[in-house]
Amino acid sequence: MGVTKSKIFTEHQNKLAKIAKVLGHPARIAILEYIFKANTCICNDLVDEIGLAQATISQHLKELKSISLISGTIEGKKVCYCINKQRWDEVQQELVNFFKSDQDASCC
Amino acid sequence: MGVTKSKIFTEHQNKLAKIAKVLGHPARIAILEYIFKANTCICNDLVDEIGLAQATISQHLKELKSISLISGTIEGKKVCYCINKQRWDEVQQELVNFFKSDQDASCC
DNA sequence: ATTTATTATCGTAATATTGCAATGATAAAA
DNA sequence: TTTTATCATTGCAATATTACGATAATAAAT
Repeated sequence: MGVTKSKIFTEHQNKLAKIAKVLGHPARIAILEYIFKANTCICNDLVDEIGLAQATISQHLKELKSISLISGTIEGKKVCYCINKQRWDEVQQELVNFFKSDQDASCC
Repeated sequence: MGVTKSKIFTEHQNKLAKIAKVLGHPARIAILEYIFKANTCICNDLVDEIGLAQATISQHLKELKSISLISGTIEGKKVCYCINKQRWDEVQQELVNFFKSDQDASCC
């Protein structure tokens, strides 16, 4: 089908999966790394840096905005993208919590 | 196209994205949570617990095995799945490293 | 040997994702 | 006003993902 049965999962499971899904493309990892390094950038910087078409980069930026990991501020004819630090930390915490455990992990 | 241009990204970007992609489905989050809680389980446990068809669960398990997050040991006619703790910690570290930073994140 | 239990794989249908060219939309510059 | 720069959106083609029924494959149980 290609359609995820979201209803049978908890809200938290869906939220966490959504975050991971957005991070699940190398272009979006590259975009985040670049913005982090540069602190701020415009769409065309990423087009030059990464080597995908402008439309494609724009789509990836939209995905990243959909989980509020980045935000874009209109500055004249440019849009200035930057990391949403608060959300960034929040997402990191979500992931850490998922992996955290005091289990033995005694295997079979 | 629907095909990712892996060649234009670094190996690390591709690896990280692959991990995130595998985590990017609520069924796989649910599977990991269940195995973690139960410490160990068989495929049918997950079918009962999650409510997807056996074929579907089997496919998700395959994805999780593809990044070595879990491993399956044949025990008679059952297959005993458990978390690969070493890999688990490794993956956690990868993600933490990605999010770690001492940037100001001064925005525009 | 036959049945039963468990899991993997194959085939298929529905939907989603990726990527890009073309086109809009907007604001600055000429 | 026209041009230029920047970015978003639309439409499309190619490919990937999700889900499941049907079918193997294997080993235990009868």
